[in-house]
Amino acid sequence: MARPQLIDREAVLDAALAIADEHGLGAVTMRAVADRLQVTQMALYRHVANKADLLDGLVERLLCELPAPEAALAWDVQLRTMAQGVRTTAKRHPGVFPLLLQLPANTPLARGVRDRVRAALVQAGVPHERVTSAERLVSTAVLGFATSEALGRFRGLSRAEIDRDFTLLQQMLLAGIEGLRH
Amino acid sequence: MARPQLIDREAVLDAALAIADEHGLGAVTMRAVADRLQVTQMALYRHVANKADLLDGLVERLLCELPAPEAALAWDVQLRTMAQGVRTTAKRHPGVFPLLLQLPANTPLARGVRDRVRAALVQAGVPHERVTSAERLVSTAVLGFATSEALGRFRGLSRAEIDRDFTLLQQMLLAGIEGLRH
DNA sequence: ACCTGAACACCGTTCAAGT
DNA sequence: ACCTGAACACCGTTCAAGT
Repeated sequence: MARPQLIDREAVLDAALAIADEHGLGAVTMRAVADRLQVTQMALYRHVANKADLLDGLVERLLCELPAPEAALAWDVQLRTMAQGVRTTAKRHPGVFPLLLQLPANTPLARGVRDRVRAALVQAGVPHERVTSAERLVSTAVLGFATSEALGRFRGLSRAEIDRDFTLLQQMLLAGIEGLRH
Repeated sequence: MARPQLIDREAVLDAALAIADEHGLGAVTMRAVADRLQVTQMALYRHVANKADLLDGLVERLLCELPAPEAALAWDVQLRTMAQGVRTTAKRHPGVFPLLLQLPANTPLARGVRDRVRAALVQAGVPHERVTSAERLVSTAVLGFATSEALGRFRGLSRAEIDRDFTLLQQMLLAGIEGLRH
């Protein structure tokens, strides 16, 4: 006999993300997630393979939040928008964000983000054979900055100082990209 | 009555680092460290305040490994040497290295590294009021790249490709630094 | 002074059982 | 089909006790 379904995968991820945002990644235990859903820990395993799968789900959630600027916009506007979006997500979910750095990034969603960056670089005039490495360079730099910010490595600096640093980084990257044009 | 001292802080850190290098940070448990030292877990607490303190000790160990190039060398040689040293350490200790990104970096050793980078930037002709932010920019970029490498985000790329990417990053950073000169 | 035994609260995970 | 109870192996940490 079917009994009323109390939770589903989305609800599990919602609860886990809320806990991570409020109390950090360390507070995300199967028990804590279950408690928030008014359910026992074991109930989670029907909707999530294990804890690693749950964390993968959280990363996917962050990737969903990243902006997808119109391809009709100027290439540098597209890149700036995406870079700013990465920072915004990092600040909104500082506990989960660092996981982005250690992911293989082979999921459809991660590939989608990468393809958007590559497309903007092609529009910028970067020759095709250099696009792959240029994308890695830009993504690594932006991800590294945002992760540092999320993990508190810039603790003690004012928001204005961090913003100025980020602008400087963007200028360097844009100048570097222009140097790759044919 | 004094009994023979079986272990000390250095031995604890040696064992923990060896385990992390061999089996990853997740394998570094108080039990595993104690087992390797032929001692019970509880014995560790006399030499290490708790697990967080142990991890701090590991980070210090990595900072010790970073090269300290002669100040008489050309500024760009100094920076290249330090950047290469960061990468070497990241590859030698991929399990522990990511911890560098989340550390407050206010320990004497971390300050020492930062001061060496700052000194090289001053030699490069970066005006004093911009040295602080330039140092953060350079360090964040290099640390972000090395962390990505350590965490396997470049998995699937050949060593030659990664090296080329890193050279590209260095060139961009050096160009950016030259742009800051007065 | 340094190490150990016993104990505690916590963690992820499994599996048979209930509805 | 979905959730629960009971159980397991593991974790960090404490404290009194032994030498």
